[in-house]
Amino acid sequence: MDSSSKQGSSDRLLLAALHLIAERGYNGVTTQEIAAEAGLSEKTLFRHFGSKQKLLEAAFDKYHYADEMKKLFSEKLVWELEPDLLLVTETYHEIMNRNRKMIQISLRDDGQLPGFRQRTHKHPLQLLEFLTNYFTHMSDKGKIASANPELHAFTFIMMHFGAFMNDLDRRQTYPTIALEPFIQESVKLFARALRP
Amino acid sequence: MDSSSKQGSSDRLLLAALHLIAERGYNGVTTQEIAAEAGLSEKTLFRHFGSKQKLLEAAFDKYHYADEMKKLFSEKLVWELEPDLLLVTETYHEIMNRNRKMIQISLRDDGQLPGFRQRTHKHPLQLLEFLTNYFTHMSDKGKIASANPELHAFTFIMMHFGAFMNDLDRRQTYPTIALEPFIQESVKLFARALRP
DNA sequence: CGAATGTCAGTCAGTACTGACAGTCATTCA
DNA sequence: TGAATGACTGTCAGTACTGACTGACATTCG
Repeated sequence: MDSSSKQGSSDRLLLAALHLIAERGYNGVTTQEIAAEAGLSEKTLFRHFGSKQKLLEAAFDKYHYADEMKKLFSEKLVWELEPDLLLVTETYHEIMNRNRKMIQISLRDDGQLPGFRQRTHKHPLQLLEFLTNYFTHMSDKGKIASANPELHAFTFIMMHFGAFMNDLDRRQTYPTIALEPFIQESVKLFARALRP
Repeated sequence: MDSSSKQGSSDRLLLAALHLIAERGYNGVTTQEIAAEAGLSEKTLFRHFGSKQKLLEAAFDKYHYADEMKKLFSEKLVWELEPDLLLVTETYHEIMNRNRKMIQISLRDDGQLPGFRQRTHKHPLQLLEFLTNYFTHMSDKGKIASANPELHAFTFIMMHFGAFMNDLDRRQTYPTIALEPFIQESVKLFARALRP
């Protein structure tokens, strides 16, 4: 009774699906296991979602975050390179982390689940645009030297995308390096590279 | 006769397995499909490899490259930051590309195929060590300013790891940006950030 | 009561893997 | 030359198991 009254059965199933599929892949997890993880019967899973695929789609629709970036670029900038980059970077990693399971799934199982990748990849494209514009403006103001704003924005994003991927599965390739110092130092590095 | 005499049946099976599993995942591909892609019967697959898993293991053992880096760092450096970084980067992307299918598989299906990730992740660790030492030496020589060589090496590698991941599946998140200009510009950027 | 859930038995389509048998082709030997 | 041999492959039927999904009926709980 305790476990089933905590939250709706649907939510428990959605979270269980996200959790298990992110770890073992869509084909690596059975509907039985998902139901068990949620503390419910397999039958209930099908009563709620009809099929395994619809379950995963529902999970994506419900637990996908992404809008902070737009707001950030329109409201929170101070037009000083270091603090702005730091804010962007922290926000980036925060969003990526909140969506980590869905990102894992879409990297892994797109191919069999057409369209899932697109949902997670709309936003990074937006970020490239925002950051390119930011560098262009900063360059116009004479605050940085950036002859190629798009490529610089891309480089910056790739740096952090790489770092995110590196600890995506928590069994990192480079386990000795923590995220926070990396963020700090990478921003400083970038600021030095772009100083006029 | 033509298709079966090109190369040994084993090789054709290994390559077909690598190709299909990289695209659709270990559980997403059947032994029938692999055999068909190789132009052989399923029976032949089992006669050669005994099981699906052994087939994939054999493919990893046969088609895994990695030694250029060690040689590069012991023989080919000129101790000028830009040319050295450029050489390292080009070599890095070359190795990663040659191993792309295996990297895809180990990112995707480790979890169900224990140990596969380790095979592809031994070498990046080595690279971090090499590059850290390089920065330390360069700093000692007064040729760069690097207070934190390991973090700088990590940052550099993450930049290119991210870029590699971005076009790993050839359906890139950022399709407007090509690899080669990125390599050039990222090295220049880094060189500027580290100049004394 | 009524809505949500559990249980259980079962269907149906895969899927890794096996065994029996036959065909092909090149080499070898009488 | 021609028969015999051996390595390799294909075909086909079949086993054992798994996994998504269903239907009928009972149970719990507000």
